[in-house]
Amino acid sequence: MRIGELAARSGVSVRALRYYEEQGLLAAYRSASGQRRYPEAAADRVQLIQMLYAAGLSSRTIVELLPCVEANVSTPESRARLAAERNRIDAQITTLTRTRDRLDTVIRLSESPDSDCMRIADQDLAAEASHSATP
Amino acid sequence: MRIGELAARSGVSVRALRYYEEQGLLAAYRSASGQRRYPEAAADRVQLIQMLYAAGLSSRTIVELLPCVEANVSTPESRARLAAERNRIDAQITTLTRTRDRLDTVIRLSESPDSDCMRIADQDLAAEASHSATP
DNA sequence: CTAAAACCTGACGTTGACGTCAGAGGCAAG
DNA sequence: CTTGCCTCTGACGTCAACGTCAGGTTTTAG
Repeated sequence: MRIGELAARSGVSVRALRYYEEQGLLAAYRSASGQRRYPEAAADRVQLIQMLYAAGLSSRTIVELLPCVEANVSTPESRARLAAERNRIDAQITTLTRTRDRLDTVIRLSESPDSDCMRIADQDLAAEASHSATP
Repeated sequence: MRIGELAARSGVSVRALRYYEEQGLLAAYRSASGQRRYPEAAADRVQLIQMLYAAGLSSRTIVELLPCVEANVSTPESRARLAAERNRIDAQITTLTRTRDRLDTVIRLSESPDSDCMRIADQDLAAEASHSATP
């Protein structure tokens, strides 16, 4: 498959695919004229790369861990990296969950038609004002 | 409190605090000589800003939503923004959870001393090779 | 009083994952 | 054969959240 088709299938740009190759994340065969050709499995690999990018991993980290995730080969160092990234992601999930819950509370208060919202708002504003009054 | 103390308390850099002010996220009073002075509540506000940054919100989005989250005041548009960001964060949690589970599987396989890991690795490598054999 | 530490503004530098543009070649259709 | 789309390399542009440096003022410790 050529680069345009892979881009369309995996939902990333052509430029991004060339960048992945440059970073050593995605190899490609070349036709006689020098054009990139990808096997079908490349689409899955691109999805995996996107998944790891979305989790906040850098190209350098991904290139180190991709063999582990794709082929389950591991060294002691790669296992340490894997565990470290797993824990980082786990911590991120925790803080994201807290943030979501906080937004949920705000949404619930602002959507409820009773006066809880306003009373709380008034309290907060009063507290702000009292701080502001003593510069 | 001065900017250095606020930075130390909230764990961000002095530069970051000045940047927050520039972006309209964090106001400060000025002493007679022009130095920034912050109330105690500023530390909480910085924590909140960090929380929202960590959730992937931009300065522009945060400046729009901070009044809602801090004082529970809301307009129809701000409520829509809140809901949109909440859903974005929720989706992010979902994909992060999937990524973490995938890494967990890899870790479990690479840590187990039996041969499951190697057999799977061999299968994957064989599959790769068969793809590679037909360029 | 003086030296160190903290603060100010202003401006340029950094980083990562691409976007975008230029100029040149490749490929199937009519 | 040429037209139109795809692809190539190479290089510069972008954007956000700061880092860093320069040159000057303010506050604090001794």
